[in-house]
Amino acid sequence: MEKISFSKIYNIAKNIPKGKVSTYKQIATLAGNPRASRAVGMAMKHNPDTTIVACHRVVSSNGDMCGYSGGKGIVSKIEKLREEGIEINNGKVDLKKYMWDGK
DNA sequence: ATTATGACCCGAT
DNA sequence: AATCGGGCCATAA
Repeated sequence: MEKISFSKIYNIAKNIPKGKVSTYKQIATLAGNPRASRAVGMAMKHNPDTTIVACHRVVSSNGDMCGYSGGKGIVSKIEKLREEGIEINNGKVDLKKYMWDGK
């Protein structure tokens, strides 16, 4: 098993289509290790280019919002998601509708 | 090289 | 349903 790296995570995250969201667990799984969800979050934190990596389209597996160290943090994240056309209910995203297929 | 941390997840209570 | 605790990953210091 080859350990996953940030580059792998960024490569996947930047492939998330507009109007869709992904979860740390989902990305970790696509990266090759479903248990690296934590490392994925760290990668987003160390996100080199928010314009390339749609870190704001990444939420927790239960659809809840978490982290984000931008301007207003979570608030900015929600604003951006809404701009993408994604609905936020009680600070949570409807994964049943917006969960990224992974392709 | 080792320790500690963090934008997590899951099972148990 | 909500809360608590423990476990895993890769990286930063």
